[in-house]
Amino acid sequence: MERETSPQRWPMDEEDIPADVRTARPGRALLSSSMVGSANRGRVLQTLFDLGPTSRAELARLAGVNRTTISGIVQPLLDQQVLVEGKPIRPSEAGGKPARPLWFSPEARPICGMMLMPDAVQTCLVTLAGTISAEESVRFPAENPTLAEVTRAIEQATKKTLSAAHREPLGIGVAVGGMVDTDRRAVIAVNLAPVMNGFELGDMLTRRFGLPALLDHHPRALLVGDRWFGKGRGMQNFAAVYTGEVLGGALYLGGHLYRGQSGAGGELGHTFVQVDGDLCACGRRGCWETIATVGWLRRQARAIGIDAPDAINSARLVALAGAGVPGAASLLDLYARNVAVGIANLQQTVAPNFYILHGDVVGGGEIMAEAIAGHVRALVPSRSGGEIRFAIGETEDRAALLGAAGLVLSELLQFPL
Amino acid sequence: MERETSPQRWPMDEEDIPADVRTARPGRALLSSSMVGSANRGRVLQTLFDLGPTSRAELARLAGVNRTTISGIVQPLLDQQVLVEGKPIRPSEAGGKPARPLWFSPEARPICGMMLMPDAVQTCLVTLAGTISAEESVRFPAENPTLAEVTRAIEQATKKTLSAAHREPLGIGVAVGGMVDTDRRAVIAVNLAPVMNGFELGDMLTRRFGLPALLDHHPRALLVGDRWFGKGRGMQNFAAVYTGEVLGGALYLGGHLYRGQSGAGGELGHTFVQVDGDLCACGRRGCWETIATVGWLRRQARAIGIDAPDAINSARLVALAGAGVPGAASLLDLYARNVAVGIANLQQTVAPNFYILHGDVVGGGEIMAEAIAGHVRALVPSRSGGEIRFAIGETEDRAALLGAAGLVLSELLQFPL
DNA sequence: AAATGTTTGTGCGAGCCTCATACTAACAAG
DNA sequence: CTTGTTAGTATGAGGCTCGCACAAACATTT
Repeated sequence: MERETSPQRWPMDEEDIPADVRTARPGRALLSSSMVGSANRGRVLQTLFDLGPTSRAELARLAGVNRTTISGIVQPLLDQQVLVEGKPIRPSEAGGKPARPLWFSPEARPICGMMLMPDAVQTCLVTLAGTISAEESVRFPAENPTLAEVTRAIEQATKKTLSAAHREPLGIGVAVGGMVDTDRRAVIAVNLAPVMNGFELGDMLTRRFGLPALLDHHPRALLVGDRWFGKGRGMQNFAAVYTGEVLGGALYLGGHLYRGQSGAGGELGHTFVQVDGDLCACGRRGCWETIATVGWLRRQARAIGIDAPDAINSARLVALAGAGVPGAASLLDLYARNVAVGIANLQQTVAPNFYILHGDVVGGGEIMAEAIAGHVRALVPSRSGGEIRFAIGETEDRAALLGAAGLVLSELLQFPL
Repeated sequence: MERETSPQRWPMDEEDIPADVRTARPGRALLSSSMVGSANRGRVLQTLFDLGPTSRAELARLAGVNRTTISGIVQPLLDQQVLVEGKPIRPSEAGGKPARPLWFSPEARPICGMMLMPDAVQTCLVTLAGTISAEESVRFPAENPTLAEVTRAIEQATKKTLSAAHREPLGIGVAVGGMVDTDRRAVIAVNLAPVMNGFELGDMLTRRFGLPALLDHHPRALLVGDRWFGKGRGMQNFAAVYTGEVLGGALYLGGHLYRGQSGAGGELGHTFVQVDGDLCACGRRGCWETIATVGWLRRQARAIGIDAPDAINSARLVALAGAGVPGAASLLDLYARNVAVGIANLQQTVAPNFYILHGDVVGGGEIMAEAIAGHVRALVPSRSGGEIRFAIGETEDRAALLGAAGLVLSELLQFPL
């Protein structure tokens, strides 16, 4: 039963986005009816992401609106093959017409996710349901590649991935292993690859492939990946914390990805936890990064005489501790506490109450996570109604690619009001 | 020329608020046309706060909307005597009809601000233009007053202040010198006054005086005071930092006051800057509070033999340093750095880029502020487009009372979408 | 097999809001 | 006195959600 649909389109039609976003300077601009439409469309889709396949009636109940409103929002999306109706599901014992759950169509336009590392680029397609396909990976040629070589590698991977898409992707999201200017959509600095400093990758991709492109730094990408496709699904407040050779994080506060001006903030690795402490790679002393990265772990492992200290990480440390290797258990505990210190500070500052751990500690599994959680709870004064929860993120490259795609999704769903 | 106005009321009609706020669970609930009205009304008023007296045409230009829209929003507010038209202002050389600036009417309903300290309560009326009147202050009787005595003191001060109001106040905002549960509108804990722990002050005030009442902890009140009546006017991102006997802070991020669950967050004093450092009053070690409060300053002053070390504070320290007292200048510098450490961490974490200093350091004036600013800039890696600015807040009790009133205003203007 | 109750999803008109257009009012400059 | 410019207002159109009524599709009971 085709219903006459109004000419509205959902915000994922790329020509809509820039105009809407621009006119909707938050705090200044006023709202209009058409913006209400876009915003509600975004919210319905967001609820769908959060809950999985859901009927119109259920969506209406949850949103506290009339069923006709949901129908009106959803019908154009069905026409555009963004959504599909699933098989009718049995009504409850009370009877009634079977509900038709709505979910994202496999025919919906995918998102191109990209991970840019100092020595390689990885691309893929991500469906709105969160499945990854058409993965490509191209390493940069030499030791110190030129920007032209880097550009060529990126173009090559992107072109191949995009050619696998059945419909035009909604956009390209890029997770960058370094500092990013999200406004200019440019790389500010990538350690070990200074050639990329100032690289306006966003503009390059838009010019070359005619798609909207968004850049953000790696931890923020992990967070949005968690938010749409992972453990952060449906959450309104949480933080993602990445540990490894470096340390970073991102915040989702009040239902919005938090970005400071041009994407500042989240430089958790370089917050002070030990004034005048050890020298950090950044030149300052006592950064959290000096005590909660695998670099610290290696140094400690060597100091207490653990085998192959250069190959230590959370996974091995947990195994060694489990095997009763002398010193391993206490090192594990100390490492967990060091990680916990920074998380405790974050909790005291913005109190997200939920933390998704990424990077090295993921290898340590539940044991590592529980160790960290225990220390955080001990380090934060208890407060009524403020339970602190922890979760372990996806495996590393999957998390980054989903996250990169999530950047585009965040932009599309978080219609700024 | 009276225009027929629709029966809409601005959000400050108290019976509107609870319903609107409740239905507008962010991230879940959808928007409706009537909510657009409320939201836009709030935004226009917010813009008016930010810019001072402004004509309809100017408001329309800034908001990027039609002039008729502003007229439609503003007319009922004029009818209700929330706003008044000022004297026509001369047009520019180009000519044209003179603009009639709009501003808050002195006849508009005031806000009752309250500051609750361990040993006293202070109340006042605040107009929307930010002037304070009808100040009352009642100290609690004995050393360890009973809750009944505290309640009586609060009622007495409030009653007297409220009786001075020409129109029914919009609500009562309370700044509490302790931990607060903003959801339950209750005091969680006030140092030195354990009798207040668990005190459901918000309900008490609403029951007793029939007005909406909001509680928040002191630093957050300072922040909203700055936002609406002080140096934070018009800002979209900034932080308020209070130093003194204790240390606290609050964040305004993306045009919204940030609160964690039930008002958590902002416990900056108990973030770690020195793992395993000095013992803090909270029982942990190395809290920021151990190195950036006047307690630390007193200990250091005594250690280097400054006169009357127990009476030291930023004001005296600046004076001493100016007078060339040995050790004073370096102590000033060290104190400034200690304060700067925590601010640097905040900057690295959420990057508000603008800090308003409150409490003890205000006494140190520009010299103190510049010393802190210098250290922060040295401690934070520079980043393009990320200048860090500082300002000094209002004098202490004025800031707190304006802030308490600001809590009510924030709730009314920040219509949650 | 028929009747009853329940739930889903869809027209339809009403109400609220903003927008574009056209109009009047009030000023400056020539 | 005319022309140009800006402020504020009246009016009708278009978007959106809402409440109500209705058809469709099921379970349960009689």
